[in-house]
Amino acid sequence: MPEPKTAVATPTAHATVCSQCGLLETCLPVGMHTDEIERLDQLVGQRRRIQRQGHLYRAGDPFEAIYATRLGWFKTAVLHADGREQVTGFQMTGEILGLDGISTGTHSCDAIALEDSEVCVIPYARLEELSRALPGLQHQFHKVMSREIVRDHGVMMLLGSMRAEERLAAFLFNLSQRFDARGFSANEFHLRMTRNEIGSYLGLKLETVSRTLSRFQEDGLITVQKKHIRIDDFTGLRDLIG
Amino acid sequence: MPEPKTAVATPTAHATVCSQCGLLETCLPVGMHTDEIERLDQLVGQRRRIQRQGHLYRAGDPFEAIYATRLGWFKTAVLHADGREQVTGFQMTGEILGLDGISTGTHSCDAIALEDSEVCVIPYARLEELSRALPGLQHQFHKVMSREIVRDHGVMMLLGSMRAEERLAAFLFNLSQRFDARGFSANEFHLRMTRNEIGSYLGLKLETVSRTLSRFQEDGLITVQKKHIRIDDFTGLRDLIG
DNA sequence: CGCGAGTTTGAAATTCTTCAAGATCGGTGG
DNA sequence: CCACCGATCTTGAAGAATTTCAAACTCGCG
Repeated sequence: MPEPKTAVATPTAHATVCSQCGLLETCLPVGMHTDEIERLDQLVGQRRRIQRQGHLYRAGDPFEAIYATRLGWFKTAVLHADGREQVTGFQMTGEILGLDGISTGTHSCDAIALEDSEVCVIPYARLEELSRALPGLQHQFHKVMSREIVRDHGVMMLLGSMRAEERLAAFLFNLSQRFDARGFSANEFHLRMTRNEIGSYLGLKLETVSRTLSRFQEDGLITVQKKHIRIDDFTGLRDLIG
Repeated sequence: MPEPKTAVATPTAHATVCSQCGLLETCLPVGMHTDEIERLDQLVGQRRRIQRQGHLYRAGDPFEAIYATRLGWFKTAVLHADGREQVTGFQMTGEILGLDGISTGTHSCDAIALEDSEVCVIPYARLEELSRALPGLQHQFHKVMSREIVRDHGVMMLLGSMRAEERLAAFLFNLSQRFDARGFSANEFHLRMTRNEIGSYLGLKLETVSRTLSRFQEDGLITVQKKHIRIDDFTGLRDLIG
């Protein structure tokens, strides 16, 4: 192992800096200047690991930090008074969690790990402070929030105007693009979420998700084996979205 | 008229400053210190009037500013490739428009006035600059963006997990609260949007909106006269939401 | 080996949409 | 001033998409 084994006060300190991180192109620092990125190293407080099914935060928790997913998968979900759950997003490597908390100082949704995961903790007070000094960071952070708003509008389009087939095709397409952007296969991937979670996100029942995936397979668009998906006919899937 | 009639370079200049605005409690400056608010006066570039059915901006327009609704109503809508429209929000006095544009530098939705309206134009570059100097403004702006994200999650809950009745009850309830917060009647108000626009927002067809309103009326929950709504049984309506 | 969580599939039930026909309203031009 | 027009809204009946209920299957794990 070429890594230095020197014992340090914080065992993972050598990696809890943005300038050393492999996610520079995907995460918050996208597009910042190198000299700015070095100053970013003050930003990340620590890493935090969350086991599968563990909560990163819960609705009602005081808001103190946002989180950059370093590794793994999360879902965010809001809980209705009567117990109904609505999944509002699935977050993968390089994606930011916790922005909902800024509004009231209290988180308004749950963030739950879909598999063993790790996040960088970005204390919010420090982010505000540092982004007053680093215009590049300030702008990048605003872009991240705005992108979340635009994404949410896309989900509204899905939920409000599209049929089950279209929703699921768009969902698979979106996953494919996000894997692709991270250098993973765009054609073949593993779903980290259950049919029920997909259904909640897409406003469908799990049976409808299952049936629709089966239909896609019959039509030769994809191959499904439980959670393993292979996209066989990209344009066919694309055409479904309209 | 007690207003000074002195001709000035910018005719409305005396009013295009936040410190003189009646919306201090509702708009971007909420909660800021008075000394900060005075410095805010540099922020608002100008006012802009938009006629009913006019566009404040369109998807594809370059992003230069965000807008604070001073007066009137807007809808924002995303357009799908095949022409389907999804209304993503209705904005009233004191609410901010245009945040979608920060993400890519290009607006991703249309903003259309539902009646003759007026906005304060807040050049985005100036906002970023000023919010580096004014932590209160910085934080307030972040809260506005975060609130939009939280609102969007609420809409996802509506669209993904609630039935037509629940969606419409929640919609009316939400309008009522927003009127109330601005000192208008919470029980009686005028809808600025058509049944079709309500339907698009709620993921329903206009006929379903119409039928559901009629049912509410039969059940004694509300009185409908075209676009005029009176809420007769607040708790009854509240109970529908669950 | 068997349990439980997750999934698939079928058939019936429900909700919402579609299609269709009038009704109503506000504004315009004669 | 009034008739008329287009846009919007209401209501009914039939149809379609999705959900609900039910049963059986698969797989990983203790």
